[in-house]
Amino acid sequence: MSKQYTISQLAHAADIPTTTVRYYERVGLIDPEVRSGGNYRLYSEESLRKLKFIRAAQAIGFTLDDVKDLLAAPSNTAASCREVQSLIEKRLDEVGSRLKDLRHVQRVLKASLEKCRDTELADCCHVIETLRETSGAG
Amino acid sequence: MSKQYTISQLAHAADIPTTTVRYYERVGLIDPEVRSGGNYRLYSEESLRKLKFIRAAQAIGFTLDDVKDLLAAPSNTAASCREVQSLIEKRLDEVGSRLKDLRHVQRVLKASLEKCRDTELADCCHVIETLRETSGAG
DNA sequence: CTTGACCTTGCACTCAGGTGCAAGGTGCAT
DNA sequence: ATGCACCTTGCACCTGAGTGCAAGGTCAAG
Repeated sequence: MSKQYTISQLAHAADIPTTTVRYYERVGLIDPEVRSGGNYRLYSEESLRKLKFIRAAQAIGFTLDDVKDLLAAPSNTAASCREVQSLIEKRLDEVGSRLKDLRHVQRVLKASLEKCRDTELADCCHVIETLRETSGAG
Repeated sequence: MSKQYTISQLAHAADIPTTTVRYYERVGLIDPEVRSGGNYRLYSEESLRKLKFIRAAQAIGFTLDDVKDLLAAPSNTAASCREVQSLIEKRLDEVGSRLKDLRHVQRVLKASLEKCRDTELADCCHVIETLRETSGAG
């Protein structure tokens, strides 16, 4: 018999607003184990683990849609394993190209700033020129 | 007398939908130089340069709100120069911490994938465990 | 048996950066 | 003078991840 949580207890334990827990239910991520006599949602430890997992997965950039797939994977079947792998690979690709983009952006910004500092104060704002010329990745 | 553009000519030249040009006007980024007899928006070369600048600035991650400030900077005053500098510095900071976050995320994802590959197929999906344990930056 | 904290539902709103649509006006070629 | 492409306005809608609010129900304490 593991502990039962009301929504606010669960939310508190996961450090998340109760409204967000209901939102996650609305989009199909979690469901309460049962309802109480007075129609209150009641959750188990499992729900708490799920909630923490959701936040962890979000933290590394998965969308709630991805998370849904990750949670739906029925664990220990080869098929679901491949699915999980491919989600991770996809995310890894995204991260890789985002890193590439951001490094480019960083170079451009640094160059603009240099230009801005090197120049006479009064004329420094052709940084805007620099930006205009160095258009590129997002 | 530089060239006049209708909205679709301008949009085409900047490789942007006309609807977006109107949207930019709505949020206060650009205005047509004049209106024609039939109330058509008419733009100059200057508008085209502005539009290209907007896209370039967006490409390096400035919000349209930032862009508004960048465009509003009346060029060649020390004050506006400082403002531009500080926007660039702010953006550079953001990019820096985003890079840091993403590098962390990349490590976590790679670790998950390794774990996933090392393990028996049938059991591989405790990747989910890995994620759960390695919670961190977003 | 009332007060207050908590819960329920449903619906609308937020942000950013747009997109889509309808009803009507313009400009030019045929 | 008619067709067609283009233009005008205003308004509503989209994504993603929630937040806010109102009207009402529940539960435990005093």
